[in-house]
Amino acid sequence: MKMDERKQKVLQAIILDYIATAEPVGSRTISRKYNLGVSPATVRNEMADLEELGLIEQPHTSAGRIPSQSGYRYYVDCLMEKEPLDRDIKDMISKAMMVRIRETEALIQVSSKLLSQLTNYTALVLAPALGRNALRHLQILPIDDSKAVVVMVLDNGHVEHKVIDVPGGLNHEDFTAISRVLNERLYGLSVEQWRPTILQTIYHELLYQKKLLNSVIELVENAISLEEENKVYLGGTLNILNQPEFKDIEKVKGLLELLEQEAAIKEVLHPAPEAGITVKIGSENIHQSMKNCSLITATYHLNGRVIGTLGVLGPTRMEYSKAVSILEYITEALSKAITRL
Amino acid sequence: MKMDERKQKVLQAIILDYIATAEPVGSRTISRKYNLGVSPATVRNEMADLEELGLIEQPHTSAGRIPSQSGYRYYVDCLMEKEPLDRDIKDMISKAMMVRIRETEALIQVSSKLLSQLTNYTALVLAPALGRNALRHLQILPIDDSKAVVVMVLDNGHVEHKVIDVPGGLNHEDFTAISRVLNERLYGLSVEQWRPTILQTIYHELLYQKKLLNSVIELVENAISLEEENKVYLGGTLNILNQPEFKDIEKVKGLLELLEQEAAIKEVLHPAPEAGITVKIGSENIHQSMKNCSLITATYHLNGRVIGTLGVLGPTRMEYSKAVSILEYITEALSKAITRL
DNA sequence: TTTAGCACTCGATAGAGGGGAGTGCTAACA
DNA sequence: TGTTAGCACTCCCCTCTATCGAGTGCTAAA
Repeated sequence: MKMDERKQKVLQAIILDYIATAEPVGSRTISRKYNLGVSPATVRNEMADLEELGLIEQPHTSAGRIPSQSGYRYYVDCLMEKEPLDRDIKDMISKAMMVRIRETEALIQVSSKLLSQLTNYTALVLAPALGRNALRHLQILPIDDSKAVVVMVLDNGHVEHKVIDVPGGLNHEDFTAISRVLNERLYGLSVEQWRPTILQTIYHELLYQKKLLNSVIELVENAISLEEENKVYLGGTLNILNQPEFKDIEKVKGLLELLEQEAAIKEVLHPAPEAGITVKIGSENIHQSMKNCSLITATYHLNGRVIGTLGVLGPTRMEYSKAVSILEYITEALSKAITRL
Repeated sequence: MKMDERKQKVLQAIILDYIATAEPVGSRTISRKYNLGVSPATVRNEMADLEELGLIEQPHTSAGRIPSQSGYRYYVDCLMEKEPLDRDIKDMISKAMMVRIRETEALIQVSSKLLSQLTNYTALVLAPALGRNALRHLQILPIDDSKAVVVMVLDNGHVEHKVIDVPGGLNHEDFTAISRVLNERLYGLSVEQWRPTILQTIYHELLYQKKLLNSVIELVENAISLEEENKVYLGGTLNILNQPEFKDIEKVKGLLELLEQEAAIKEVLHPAPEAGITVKIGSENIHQSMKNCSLITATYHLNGRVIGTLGVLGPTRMEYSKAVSILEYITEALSKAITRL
């Protein structure tokens, strides 16, 4: 059996109606609301075929049809038309990104918020892995006899600080010396590149002053462990509570718990392919508690390289078209904004 | 009518049983499970009295009794006995606090996590207002022509950084000069005390170099706005989903939304009185969505001054005794740990 | 004052019946 | 050959009813 044009239209009608109403769709509804120019009986025949193809299913004998997972897949791959965004939505996004923002982190947070507000779904954002950014400046500021704070400025404008323990007996000059050596040797290198370099040079330079060695080692180790991870930002976590399919608390609990686990979200967002938009529907997602959900992801870029992922998480009965349009536009705006930094 | 000892025992039995089971308690249950030495009929008479006193109520004619809000209030004020904590729970708390922690923030997070895990309720923690801590060190590090990062170290060990815009044309020496002046003038003062001082001295010192002035002003303003607020930490937000009274998603939604609003939580935790433990039951709480909840709060201290609040949020049918014990112990441990810093 | 006995109330649960939305099949029609 | 009208059928959903039982309040006896 082949998917002729009318079957496609019927499938599309079923999906659009089900997305809008969350109720099984009957043949009468389709023939009336979506003017296909054929009678309900004809639609019924088509529906029987679509069911045989596995694209739609019946909750029970005397109910209408709902899209199956394969049905959504077919829709996303073949039928979905891009929804043009309203002027004012585009403006809102551009404006929010133009805000005088000084750090990547703030841009990411804005994106996450926008994405969840505009889609009414949950937004997941994987921030850039800082480990790849080159060091622009590193400074060690002593706090007291046993502590110091390391401040690292990366070339993407990101700043991190971390308090570390240092052995006693170091004076101001020692810290200045260490800072100087570290700056000289590490400038322009990304954190990922530190480990090999560090061992060769720092040891040499500072060997004359043995007591500094341990603190330097600890500093670097700390800094590395700090910077290697990329953070996750969420927006609109509670939006799923508005979906009728999640009215049962047991279904929503697992999902909310999953969203609290940063590691799980990273896992979900991380293996984003090089290509732009990806849609994972229902059980295409790894996690059990996402089997009634769909996740749309997109990657954002800096200088042509993928540096992070944006995602929209909603029910499988999701407004794919709208979500994809918004996600695409925000992703693009974010990429541009980051490039501007 | 007076509360004789037997009425108290009956009330206590009703509350304890209802807390344990979440089901209305009948006279038969009380006379059998809690050995008062009287028959169900006698208990029924007492219950009629307790209902007249407004301490218990009937969901419907042929059901058992449940505690009213006043009933819980009476229990908390007069009947509740402190539950001694298990040795291993105490150990767990002490151990977690002993962990080699360098910042107040980390201690607060640990406390929040402990509190929610041990009680199975939601933990709310109001961190100390940093504005009151004296400055130990302030440094401005230039990033590029138009940006610099300000690093502030407070005397409680807390470190904050913030990226600021600076006018062009400043060189390294300028920054060093600004840092030096600021450090000299602001050392030992809390952020709260800055505003009056700043205007008098900084202006004088730096007036000779007009172009610096604007950047300094901005710096200070930024720093102040940054430090004045005290942050809120949550733990176990989803624990309420385990409570049978919140099986309905509509009831839980408002509460979760409330917990996402930092301002609301501050408001709830802030007006903590000087005294130690406070219990707010049901509609004693301001927020509509907390009318089925109770909130137990306690303050923690540094040098005898209140610096923050810990709170446990659960259903009105809460294990008050256990929650209070755990909260007290953690609060004390936190106060001690902060003092050690 | 306490207790046993008893009628009564009312939620919870299960089953019966009607209504209705939607289907699949058949036969007629273009 | 594809499309459509007609019709019987299925099965969810809602309501109504009956039954059950936990728990009560009242009364009278101990």
